[in-house]
Amino acid sequence: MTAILTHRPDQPFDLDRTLDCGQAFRWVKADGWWQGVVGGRAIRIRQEGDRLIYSGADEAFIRDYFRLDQDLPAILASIDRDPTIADAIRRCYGLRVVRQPPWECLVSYICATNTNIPAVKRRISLLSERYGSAIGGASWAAHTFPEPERLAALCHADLRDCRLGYRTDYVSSAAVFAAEHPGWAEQIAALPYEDARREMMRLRGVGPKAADCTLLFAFGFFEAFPVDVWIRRIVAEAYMPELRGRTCTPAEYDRIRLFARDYFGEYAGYAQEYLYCARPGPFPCG
DNA sequence: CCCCAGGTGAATA
DNA sequence: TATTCACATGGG
Repeated sequence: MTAILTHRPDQPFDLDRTLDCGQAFRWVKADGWWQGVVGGRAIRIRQEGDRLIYSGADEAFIRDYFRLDQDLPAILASIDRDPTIADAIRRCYGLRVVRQPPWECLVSYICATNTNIPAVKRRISLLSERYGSAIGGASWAAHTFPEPERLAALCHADLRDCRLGYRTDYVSSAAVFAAEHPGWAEQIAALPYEDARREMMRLRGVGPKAADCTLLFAFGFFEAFPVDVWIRRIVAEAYMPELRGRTCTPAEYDRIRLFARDYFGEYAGYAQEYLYCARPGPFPCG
């Protein structure tokens, strides 16, 4: 069953930029439709102006996942502090930070260390196809993302065969942890940002970057400002010219994220995502 | 052969 | 506390 959602013209939303910017890894565009799996739902969706045509989920779920009730113009106005971020806002206007399922998001960003986006997509796709559950009724071969228990039960070789490389043990131990602590996500969500961050970083393979990405993209801690090689490059050029070299030490990571939190405000995470999407890289925001 | 990619952990001084 | 290095994988 296909449904139509008309969102308010004063609440901009750009589906392509939102799903193509590298925050979520399971969406594929085919024949003008975005296809993806979120929380066990096989969703198809496309945009025509201010209308969203979709199937596989109800309106409440679509609104929640894409955060359509978040006041995006107010958020963008709050971070719009200089020509650099203004240009990123102009180029990526309508991008929204989605609300990802915590477990899948955590594994995704463990899989995203020292690699590139296509490789992350491949890993998450392989994990789902091989160890997720098939979803009936979809127009394509849709699979859920495997539960922690399923991944925790796999042998090292089977997990590594999903092209996880040296991240295999990290994903495995995170799966054991999540299976043994079913309430982990609710506990993280209930903490203040800095405490939640410390807790996340207790997991093997989860450093500042993976923690901040999960906190921003799954838990909605919008003050999180993940610093990857691209963001470091952009920040060094536009805001902190004193940064030298190309490696991001822990102390330097903290300097950058605390600067950004102070400079852009409580929605620094949105500034991060717009700067990232507008980067002069392989997937620039049109 | 090289370097790079949404980094992190361990060893070392 | 700050450097340095290895790590699997795939693309250019």
